[in-house]
Amino acid sequence: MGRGKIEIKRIENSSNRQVTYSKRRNGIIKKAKEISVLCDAKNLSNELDRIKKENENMQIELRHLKGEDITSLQFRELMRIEEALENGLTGIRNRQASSFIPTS
Amino acid sequence: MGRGKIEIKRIENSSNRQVTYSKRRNGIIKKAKEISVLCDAKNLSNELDRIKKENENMQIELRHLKGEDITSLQFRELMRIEEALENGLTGIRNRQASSFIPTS
DNA sequence: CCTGCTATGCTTAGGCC
DNA sequence: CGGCCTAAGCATAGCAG
Repeated sequence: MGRGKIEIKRIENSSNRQVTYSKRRNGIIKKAKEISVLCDAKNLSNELDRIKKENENMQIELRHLKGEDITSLQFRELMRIEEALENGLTGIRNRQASSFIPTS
Repeated sequence: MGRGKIEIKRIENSSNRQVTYSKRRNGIIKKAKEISVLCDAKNLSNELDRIKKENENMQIELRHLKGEDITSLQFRELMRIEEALENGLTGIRNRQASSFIPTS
């Protein structure tokens, strides 16, 4: 490509590396958009965004269940979380209790 | 490209669409591998795998906290979850209580 | 850091196995 | 589906601003 062929190995010069990165990254993104239109595919980048968003939501939910970052929550939200926690505890305790059923 | 230019819009013929998909997909993967080597980047696909894994782990944790899929858990694991739930409840109830502090 | 240029050479549509 | 082939068309390395 370009003015000459290059070997595929780490580019040591950091500014060249950065320039190549941003040029090639744009190229890849363009191709990804094209394939998503041409082939009706969900395209790597959209999927990445979707999964990242899902990830973020689960992190928030986990923190809430652990009692973190809850200062800004509304009362209804707190009630919902409390109920989820109580249900979880009930499930866990039933499971623990069943572990103790004598085998004879 | 190829024998002629094509417009970037959904390819209606499904077998052509599939062929173009697999050819272009390989091209994108090759480029992604190249950029990851050239620029020491984590490459889209590795990041996707990492995030998917993280996602999966959080889903399991959330289900456990909700008391689901716990039949196969060891006792120590159940204890850990119970403790997390109790801590969460304490946090939530403190927060709820503080909502009721009279303002005068 | 970007943008634009341009010579090279890589990618790929369409055909055919 | 995957491979091979070829001609068009694209992407891009190396510079310059």
